[in-house]
Amino acid sequence: MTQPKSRRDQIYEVAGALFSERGYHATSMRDLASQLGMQGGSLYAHISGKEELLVELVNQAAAQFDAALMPLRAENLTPEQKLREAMRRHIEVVAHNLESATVFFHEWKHLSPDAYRKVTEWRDTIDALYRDLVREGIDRGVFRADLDVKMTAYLLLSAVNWTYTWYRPGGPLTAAQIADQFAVMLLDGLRA
Amino acid sequence: MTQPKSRRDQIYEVAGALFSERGYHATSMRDLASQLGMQGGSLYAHISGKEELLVELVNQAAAQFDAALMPLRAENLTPEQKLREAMRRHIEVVAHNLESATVFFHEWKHLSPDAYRKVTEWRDTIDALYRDLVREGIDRGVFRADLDVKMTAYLLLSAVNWTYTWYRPGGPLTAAQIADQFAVMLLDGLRA
DNA sequence: ACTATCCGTATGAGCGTTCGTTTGGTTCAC
DNA sequence: GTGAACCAAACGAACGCTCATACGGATAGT
Repeated sequence: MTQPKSRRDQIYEVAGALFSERGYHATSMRDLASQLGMQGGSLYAHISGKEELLVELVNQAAAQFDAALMPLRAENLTPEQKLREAMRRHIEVVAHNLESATVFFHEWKHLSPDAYRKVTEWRDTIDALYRDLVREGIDRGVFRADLDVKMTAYLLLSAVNWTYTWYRPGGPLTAAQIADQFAVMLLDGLRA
Repeated sequence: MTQPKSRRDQIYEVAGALFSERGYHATSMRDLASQLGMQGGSLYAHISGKEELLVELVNQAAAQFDAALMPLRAENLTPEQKLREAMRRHIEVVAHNLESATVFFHEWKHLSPDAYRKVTEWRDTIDALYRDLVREGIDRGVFRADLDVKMTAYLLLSAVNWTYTWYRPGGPLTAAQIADQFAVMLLDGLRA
C-alpha cells in the first residue's frame, strides 16, 4: 500500500548517502545524477539546486531530534528516567537516520547564512535541554551536587553525538541497548 | 631566539586555520594565498600541491596524539591513573592543536587512499589503547567487572574527541581541568 | 474513437565560473 | 650573477546550472 518512492525522494535518499559518505562539496551534481541513472541537468526538473538538498537533509535530521527530545520536557518522569530516555531517543535518532544525522553533524557549516544560523540556534536549544535535565537532577538530589552543569551536559552530548562516527546498522547492539549501557556507566561510574 | 617562521610554515598555519574553519574542499588555493598576501600560483614555490597540506596537517595531529598517548602503555601507573592521564593528554592535544585536530577529525576522509588507510589504522591503535586500558582496570579489579570493554572505550573516546567541537581557547577551564572533570564524572558516576 | 494538448521527465549541449596547477618572466637580496 | 620568492597570465578540467528539445502517457474536445 506504500506509494512508490517519487523521483524527488530518491534524489534526497541518494544525496544523503553521498553527502554523508563523501561530504557535500566533494559530491557533484553529476555524481549524484549518475547514481540515479540520469544526467546532471535532469535533476533540476525535481529540485531547485544543490543547497536545497543540504538544507532539506539537515532540517530532516533536526526535525527528528526535535520530535524525539522536545516532548521530554513535559513528560512526568524522574530526572534519572529523563536522562536515560533522552540518551535513548537521541541515539535512536542517530541510528535510524544515520545518513542525514551524519550530514547534519558534518556538513551544517556549509549552509547559507540563514540556515546556518538556524542550526546554531537549534543546537543551543538541545544544549539547554541537557543542561536543564542535569540541573533538575541536582536540584532534586538525584545527581551529585558538585556537578558542573555545563561540563556534565557536554559529557552526555559527547556520548550520544559521537555515535554517528562508529555506529553501523547490523551491529550486535540496538540503539536502545547502547544508550542503556552508556546511561549505566554514566550514572554509576566505572569504578568497581 | 626562535627562528622567524618560514613562508612554508606560514602556509601550513593558514591552511590549518582555513581547513578547520571552512573545510578542505571549501577552501581554494586562491583563498589560502590571498590570506598570505600572495597569488595562488605563488604557493607552488613552497609546496607541491593542495593535498600535501592536508596530509601534513593530519600527520601533524596524529603525531601529537601518538607522542602524548603511546608512552602511556609503558608507564608504571595504576589503571585509574592511566585513564586520567590518557584523557588529560588526549584533551590537551586537542586543545593545544585545535586547528590541526579539527582538520584531523573532520577532513581525513578526503585524503588519498594511502593516507586514508594510514589514518584508519592509526585510529584502530588508539581504540586498542583505550580498550586495553579499560581491560587492565577490570582485570585488576579497579573497574567494574560487568563493563563492556568496547562500549566503555567508545564512551571515553566520545568524551575526549568531541571536545574539538566546543572547546575554545580562553575559556574558563584549562584542558587539564576539563579532563579531570570528565574523569571524576566517569569514574564515580553522576548519581548522588 | 480519434485527435489535440499538455505535463512530467529526461536528454545533451553548453553557459559562465572556479578549480588546482603550470609557465615564463621579474624583482631583489646576497 | 645566482637563486629564492613572487607575479601575471593562462591551462584544461570540473563545477552548478540553464535551455531547447523530445518523448510517453494522461486528459479533454469533438
